[in-house]
Amino acid sequence: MADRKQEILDAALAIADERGIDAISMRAVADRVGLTPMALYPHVGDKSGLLDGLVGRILSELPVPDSGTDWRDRLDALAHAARGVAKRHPAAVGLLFSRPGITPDAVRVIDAVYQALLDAGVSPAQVPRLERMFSTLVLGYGMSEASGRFSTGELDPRGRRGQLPEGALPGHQALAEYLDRPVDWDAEFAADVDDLARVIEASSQQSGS
Amino acid sequence: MADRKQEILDAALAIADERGIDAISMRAVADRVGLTPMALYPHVGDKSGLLDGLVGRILSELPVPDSGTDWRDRLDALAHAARGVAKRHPAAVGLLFSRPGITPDAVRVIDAVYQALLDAGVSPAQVPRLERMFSTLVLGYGMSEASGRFSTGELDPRGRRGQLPEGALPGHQALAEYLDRPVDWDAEFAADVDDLARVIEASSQQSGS
DNA sequence: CATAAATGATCTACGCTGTATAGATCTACA
DNA sequence: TGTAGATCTATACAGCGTAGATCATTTATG
Repeated sequence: MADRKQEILDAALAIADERGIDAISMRAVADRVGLTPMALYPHVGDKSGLLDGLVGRILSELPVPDSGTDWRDRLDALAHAARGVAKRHPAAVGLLFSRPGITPDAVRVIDAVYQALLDAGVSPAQVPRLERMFSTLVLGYGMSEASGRFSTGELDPRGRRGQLPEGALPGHQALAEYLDRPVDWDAEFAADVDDLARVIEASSQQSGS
Repeated sequence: MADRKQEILDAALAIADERGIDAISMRAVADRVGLTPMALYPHVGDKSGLLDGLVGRILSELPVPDSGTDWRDRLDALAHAARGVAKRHPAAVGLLFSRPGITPDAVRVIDAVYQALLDAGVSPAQVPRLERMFSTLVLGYGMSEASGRFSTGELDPRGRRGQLPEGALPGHQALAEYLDRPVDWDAEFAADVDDLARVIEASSQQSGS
């Protein structure tokens, strides 16, 4: 029973990786597992249940860092692992944003962040907010990168500027030289996590002993 | 022609607001406008084009702040306006994350953030990254709040903890008292924007004259 | 051991979906 | 009046999620 469910979720994830999230249909998943569509229902409930299960399946790829190491290293590891998951399953990360993190898998990850923040000396009252801020940014970055929000589509920066009348975009104009450069997304992500760590440190000094 | 397109996008947004994003079907939109489904195609291309148009329609609700005011006030205004849009159209914000911001409407908003960051004294090389960080967090927060990631579903914090064996969640256990409290989401959002502003200030001092 | 209950899988069918294709109906201008 | 272009309609098709009924096989119970 549980094996079958895992088999089904693996099939769904494989389909999403290969042909996008919209290619996940009960028929397609069933075909891949070698069953009829209706045979999936006892295992996953319905399609929504299948997608919920997929969220768990994805989150289970996140290694929970050893709580003996430095809090900063743990947050780094979590952040980069999350981004890795997003890169590995770009079509499926969107699900993480639309379904509440209440499955055991999600709670496990959240708890790891709680512990890291507590170990960093953040006041308990601030921990839940900073956890949400941290995971929102990390998840949002991974998703933006994976699902196209950061990409330019067909238009390069120059083309984008051309859509509007001359002088309508002073910001873009002033930054033209930098906007045309290719972006080092690894470095940008690391810098974001760095900034976030500084926010956490500031918050812990403020409330520190 | 352009009027019809606006009419179509308004209808689509109204349907999303009333019955969720999945209720946007070519037939439902056409019905609401008083046309047959196929009549939409010359105006929006196809369904994907309709959703792209919807992104523009949503972004156009964001007021671009007067560039004469303080940069901090401008970012605040943008952030809160974006969250307002997310609250007004909770079912539709998800689209903002999955489609690249290359429409004139999106570029206009991005430019406003660029200007605010430049006026804050951020070094031009850092402006694009901080814009992405800012909008990722603001958008991610609005979307998480609107689409249920921050909500607990049916399980209250106590119930969530119960899913795993005793002692498996030391973080949750240590924070129990705070996790049971209701959250003031307005205050949390303001605190996040505050932290972000501090990141920006730090970045501008570092590169300042 | 016999029987009942539960589980897993199947088949059929219904009302939905996006959209290709073809044809109808206007308006404007020569 | 004739024609070109824009706009909308009608029909049709393949694929979707899943309700409902049925059946086989395994598991639990008297």
